Amino acid sequence: MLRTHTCGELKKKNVDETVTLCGWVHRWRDHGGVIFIDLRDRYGLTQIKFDPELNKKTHTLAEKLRSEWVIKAVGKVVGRPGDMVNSKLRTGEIEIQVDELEVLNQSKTPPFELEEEKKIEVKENIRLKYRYIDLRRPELQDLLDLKDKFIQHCRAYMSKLGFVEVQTPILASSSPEGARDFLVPSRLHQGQFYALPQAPQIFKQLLMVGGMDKYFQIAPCFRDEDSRMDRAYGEFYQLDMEMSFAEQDDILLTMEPLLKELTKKFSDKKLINLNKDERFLQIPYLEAMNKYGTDKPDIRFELEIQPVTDLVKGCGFKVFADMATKPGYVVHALKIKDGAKFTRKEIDEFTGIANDNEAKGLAYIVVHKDKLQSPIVKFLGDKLAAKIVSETKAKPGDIIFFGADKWRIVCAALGAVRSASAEKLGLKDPKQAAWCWVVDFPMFSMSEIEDGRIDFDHNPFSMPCGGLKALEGEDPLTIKAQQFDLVLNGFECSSGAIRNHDPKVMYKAFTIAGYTRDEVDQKFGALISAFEYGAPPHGGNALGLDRILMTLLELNSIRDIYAFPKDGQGRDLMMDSPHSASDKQLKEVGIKLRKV
RNA sequence: GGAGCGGUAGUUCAGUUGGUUAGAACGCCUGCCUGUCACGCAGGAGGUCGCGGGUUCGAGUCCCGUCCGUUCCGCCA
Repeated sequence: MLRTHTCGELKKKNVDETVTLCGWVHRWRDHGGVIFIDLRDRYGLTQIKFDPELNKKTHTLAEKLRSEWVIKAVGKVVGRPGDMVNSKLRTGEIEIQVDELEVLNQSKTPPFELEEEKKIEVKENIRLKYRYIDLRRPELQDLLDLKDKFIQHCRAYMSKLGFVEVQTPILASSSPEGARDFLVPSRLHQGQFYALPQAPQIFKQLLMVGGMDKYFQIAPCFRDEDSRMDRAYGEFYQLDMEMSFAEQDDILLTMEPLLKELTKKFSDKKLINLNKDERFLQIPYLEAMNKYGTDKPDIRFELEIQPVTDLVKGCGFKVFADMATKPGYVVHALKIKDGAKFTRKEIDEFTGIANDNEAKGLAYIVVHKDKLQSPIVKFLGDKLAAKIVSETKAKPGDIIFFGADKWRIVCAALGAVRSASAEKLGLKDPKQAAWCWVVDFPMFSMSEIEDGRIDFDHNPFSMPCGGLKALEGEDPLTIKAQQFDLVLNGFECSSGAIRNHDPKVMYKAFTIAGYTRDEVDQKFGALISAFEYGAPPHGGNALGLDRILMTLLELNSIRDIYAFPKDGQGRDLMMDSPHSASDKQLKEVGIKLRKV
């Protein structure tokens, strides 16, 4: 090694040792005589000193040093006099009296400064273009280090439980996740394409058929969908797992201890809302929708929604009365504790949020000590208004919001208002981690696009509760799937299921969703024919590792935990990808570009 | 594909009602300075105000178009 120590480790006890440090010039302070340089590497900063009286030649060379030059310095560790100790630096007790200096490499002036003290937030696309410089920032280095430990923890945990990590193909065929595929043209079979896997779903189920009863993988997943703040473009990683002969609770029981460990080890959040037996809460889908207005509820705070449909039947407020009697329509109330302090402007904002979710309005009652303030009380009548206040257990100082529309719209609108209110009231405590499972998803739902058509609600590969009997006998819309989502503070972190491993049940389920046998064979043939050769019952789930880490660390961009993320438009300006292909490359894969 | 916000020095930003030579901070360059640690002091360089068109005596500023970035919706577990 060119160095004997790193820039983060030297202390008083090292005084008088001769050491060699390597690193980047972080800052330099030239006093005409003595020159101080903060030398930086991944481990910290160490002040090195050039004294013209002690070594003229080295001092002269040091005068030329500039930001981000890479140097090697040999010298003696000297203690700093008492008032010169820098308590902000881990190595602040000492400095290096440099005797030999070697410039290992020069640097152009960097396009942006690396000093976080200056609080200049450089635009992300500029940072991404020069990611190799950006990565020199301690925050990013620490995040990469942390992510490594996070993944190691997951691996060790799964491995200890007897799960085997198996790499599934990257060059695969289209899988049924429902996102847009990345296609890779085949050279040997021109006109045909591989698809990058959106998830190893099919392969892991085939591993179960193959008898590998406990599988996991830190699996790359590829989806060609637009990015979001919590969704990187193109690729992301899951802790994917699947096990045979397992029931739903076996999977939950496998994951929960890991999630608790990850929370404790990688965040400063306190686990809340655990059951008495330390298990995560399991919230049925319908309850989640009705109480929290979403299938990914943030249960760090109460603010529960409740139905008032029956209460307002035949009432004087026409909108409520109409909605309360139409089938499929409901009236729900959301009581916000201490919500009376919302200003008119804030209430208008909430109305806007409700409108964004297709609600036509957002009625409200503000509960004061001696009166109710509301644009609708005059229609409801004092008696009914008082009844609603008592039913919702609203106290003076609270506000009650109402949603009246189709069930799905009311849930979404009030759910969004609930979340925004919690934000305003400061109820989203960053020091809390509220994990929960959402269970009992419906197997089918009415298609939104085509009235009367029945569609899979979530994932066609889940085992319906009740199996073939249920599919043959019950109203499809009431059949539940053995499917579960994992939610942390309102972020969906995983989804899993007990899979449908029975070809007969599979064909029947697809028939209900309007697929012909041929269509099923064509799309999912490999899986179904495998199931015909003794598929064991199995199930599993996949954790979105990046999103969990982002939520645990309260990061505001998921891109910070990738070394080389794409920008918002799916580009890599540093590597200049995507990029056009040469004529030769295109010819080899048999692709002719149309001239635009 | 749609909506909001934005694009001015290397970086982060300011720029009034349209009005002289477009500013600040940091960075960069030169000189001075022997104890600083976000060193200090003096001086300097650095701009196609995203691009194109229009209105005007005059446009960073107003209008139209266009490109790019970003957040959200659509999309995506």
